Amino acid sequence: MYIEVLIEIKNKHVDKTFTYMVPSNLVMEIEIGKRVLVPFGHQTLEGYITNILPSSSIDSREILEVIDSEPVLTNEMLEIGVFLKEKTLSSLSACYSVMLPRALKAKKGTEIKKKLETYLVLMIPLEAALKKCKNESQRKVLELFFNRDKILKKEATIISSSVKTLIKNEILKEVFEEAYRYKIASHLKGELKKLTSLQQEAYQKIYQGFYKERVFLLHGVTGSGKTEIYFHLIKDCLNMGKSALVLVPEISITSQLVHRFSEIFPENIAVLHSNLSDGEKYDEWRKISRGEVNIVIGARSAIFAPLQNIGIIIMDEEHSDSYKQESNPKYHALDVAKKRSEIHHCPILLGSATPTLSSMARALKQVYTYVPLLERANGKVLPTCEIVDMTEEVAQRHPILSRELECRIIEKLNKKEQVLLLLNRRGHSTTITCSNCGFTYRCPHCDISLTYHKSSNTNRCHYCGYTVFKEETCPKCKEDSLNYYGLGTEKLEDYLNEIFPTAKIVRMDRDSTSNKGSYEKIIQDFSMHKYDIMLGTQMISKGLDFPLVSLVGILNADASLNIPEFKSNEKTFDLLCQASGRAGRKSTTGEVIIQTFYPNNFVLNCVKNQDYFKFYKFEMNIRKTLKYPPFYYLVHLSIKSKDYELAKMESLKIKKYLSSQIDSESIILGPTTANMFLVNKVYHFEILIKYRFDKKLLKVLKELDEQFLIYKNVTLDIEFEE
DNA sequence: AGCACGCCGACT
DNA sequence: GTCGGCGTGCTC
Repeated sequence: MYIEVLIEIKNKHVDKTFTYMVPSNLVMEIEIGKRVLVPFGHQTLEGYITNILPSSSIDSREILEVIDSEPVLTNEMLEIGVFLKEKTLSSLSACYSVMLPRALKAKKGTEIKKKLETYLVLMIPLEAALKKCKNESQRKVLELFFNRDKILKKEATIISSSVKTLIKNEILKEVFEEAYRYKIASHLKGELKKLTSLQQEAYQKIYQGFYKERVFLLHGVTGSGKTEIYFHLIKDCLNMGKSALVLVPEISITSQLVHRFSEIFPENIAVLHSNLSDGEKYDEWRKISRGEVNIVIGARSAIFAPLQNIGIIIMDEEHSDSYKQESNPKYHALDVAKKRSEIHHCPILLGSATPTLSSMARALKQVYTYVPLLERANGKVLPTCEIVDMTEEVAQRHPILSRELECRIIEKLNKKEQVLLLLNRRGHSTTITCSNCGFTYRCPHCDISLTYHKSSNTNRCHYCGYTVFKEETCPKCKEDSLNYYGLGTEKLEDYLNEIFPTAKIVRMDRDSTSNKGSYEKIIQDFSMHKYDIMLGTQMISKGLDFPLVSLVGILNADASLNIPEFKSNEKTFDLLCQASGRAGRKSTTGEVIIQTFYPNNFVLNCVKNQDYFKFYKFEMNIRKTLKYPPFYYLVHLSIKSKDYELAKMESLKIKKYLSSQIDSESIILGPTTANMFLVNKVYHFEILIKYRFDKKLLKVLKELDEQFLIYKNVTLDIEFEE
C-alpha cells in the first residue's frame, strides 16, 4: 500500500505531495486526513495523508508512524483546504495548518498534551467494601461512593493515605480519563427572552431560510437586540438536531458574550478564541471534533471548527476587519463560511449595525436577503450627537478638549455617570522636533517619525517597534530645544488627570493591555464603576456594554478620515457609529461629541444623524466613479526587497508583464511606493489591479507567483480584496 | 523548512 | 594549503 503525503512545511517550494510506502503493520491504521511521521531528506517530519494508492511507480521510502487514531482533517476540511489554496494563492500546507489547533501541529520543543484526570473506582461492590473495612478514615473514603460509581481522586486527597491502602488492598483502583481544561465561569441559568414584534418579524424571515444556502444581512442598529434573534435561531437549529457556528470579532468575544451564550445553552458550547491557552484550545477542538457540543462560538479561525451537520453560520459584526487574516493564507472568514454553507446547505446570517458597502450592495441587489431591525429594542432613542469645530477651539486655547466636551464631562462626573473618550493614537507625542536645528526623530528602519512614550520614557516606531531612550538634548545640535508635538493617549491621560483631579481615569490601548488578562481587568473594573473616565484607542469602541456610560467623546475624528486608503470613509463611519453606540446603553440618554477640523465633512454629518443610508449612497457614488469595490474587485501586488533598485525594477517588469497578459478592461495602477514604504529596512512597492470580469487574471497571477519563487532577493505578495 | 553541496575569500 | 562564508537545490 502506498499513500500520498503532504509534508507539514508551509513553504511553497515543497507544496506538493510525496508518495510513501506503508509497512504492513501500519496498513490498518491508514486513513485519509490522519497525520503520519515520515523520513524527508535528512529529517523526520509530519505530514497529512491526502490519498491512498494501491501501487506506485515511484521509488518510495516507508512511513515511520501513524500519529492519529482519528483523522484530524475531515473530508470537508480537506476540500476547504484546496478551495483556500486557490482563493488565496498560498501553500496547501499553510491552509491546513491554519485550520488546526496548535497542539496538532509539528512540535517544536513544547508538546501540548491531553490533560488526564485521575478517578477512583470500586473493584468490588460498595457493601462488600464497607464490610471489609473497619478503619474509620477508609470508610470515609468509601462513603464518597454513595450513589456514584467513580470519584475524582482530588476529592479524596485529605485522606490520601487511606486511599493508598484501599488501592493496595484491591478495593479501589485508579483509572485515567481525558479531561477538558476550559470552563466557562458562569453558573447562571438564562431564559430565552420573548422577541419584540419587530424582532419577531426579522426572525421569521430568517427562519424560513433554514436548509437553504442563503445569506441574510441582519441590519440591526446598536441595542436592537440582534443577539436575541441569534439565540432563537440557534435554539431552532438544536431542535432540528443541527449545530450552529457563531463567529464574533476577536475583541468582543471576551467574557460578556460568552457568558450570555453559556447561560442559555449550558453544556452545549465550545469556545475558541485567543485568550485560551493552547491546551484549552486543543480541548475545545476535540469536544467539537467528537460531536460533544453543537454550538461553537469563536473568532475568525473558528470558521474551521470540525462541526458536523451545521444548521446556521452566524457572523456577528459582519463589517469587522478581524474576519480577514493578515498573514498567509490571507483568507476572509466569509469566503470560508460561504463554502461551508454550500456543503451543509445552511444559511449564513450576517449581523451588523453598519454593514460593509459590499454586503449592503448585495442585499439591495437581492443577492443576499435584507433583514432590517432599525429600532432599539428597549424603546430607547439613539444617542444625540454634536460636532464641534476645533479650529475655533484651538484659537481659544482648548486644543485637546473643546469647551463643550469639557463642560459635558464635568456634568456627567457630577451626576456620577461614566465617560468614554476615543483617541485613535497611542503614545504621548507624535513628533519630536528640535526647534533650534529642525531635527526630527525618525525610525532608521522605516519611513516614519518616532512617537514619544512617556511611561517607558522612550521614543518608539509604531511600525517595527524600534525603541530608543528619550534624550534631553538634540542629538544633532546638542541644544536643549527638543519639542514634543501631537496628541497621543498618554498625553491625554496626563491632561485629564490635570483638569479633573478628583476623577478616576483609566487608559486602554495596546501599551496598557500588553499583559495577559489586563484587558479584561480594565473592562471589568470600568463596568463596576471603579473609574469615571475611560480613554483609549479603537479598542474601546467595539461591542462593549457599559450601562453607566452616558457620554462618548471622539477627540480626533479626522485622523481616520485622512488615512490614504479607499476604505477610510467607511472605516471612519463604522468606528464613529460603533463608538457612539456605547453611549446610553441602559437608563440614560446617550450623548456623543465629535471634535473635528472639518465640521462640514459629509461622513461626520452622516454619523451625527445616524444615517447609514445617506452615507451608503454618498460613498457608493465615490466608489463607482473611482472604480473601487463593490463595483470592481481589487488585487494588491506588493513587491518587497532590501534592495531599493531591485524592487523598483521588478515592479516595473511585473507591470509590463501584466499589461501584456490580462484583459484590456482591467486597470493596472502603479507601481507606486506603498503606504508603509520602508518597514524594517525592506522597501515596498505596490501594484493595484482593478477588474470586473477577467478570465485570464487568476492564471496569470498564479504564473507570476510561481516565477517569483525562484527569486531570492525579491518577494511578491498577492492579496485579493472585494 | 533544513540540510548538504559547492565555490570564493581570510587564515594557521 | 585549509576553514568557513552562505547562495543554490533537493527532499518520495
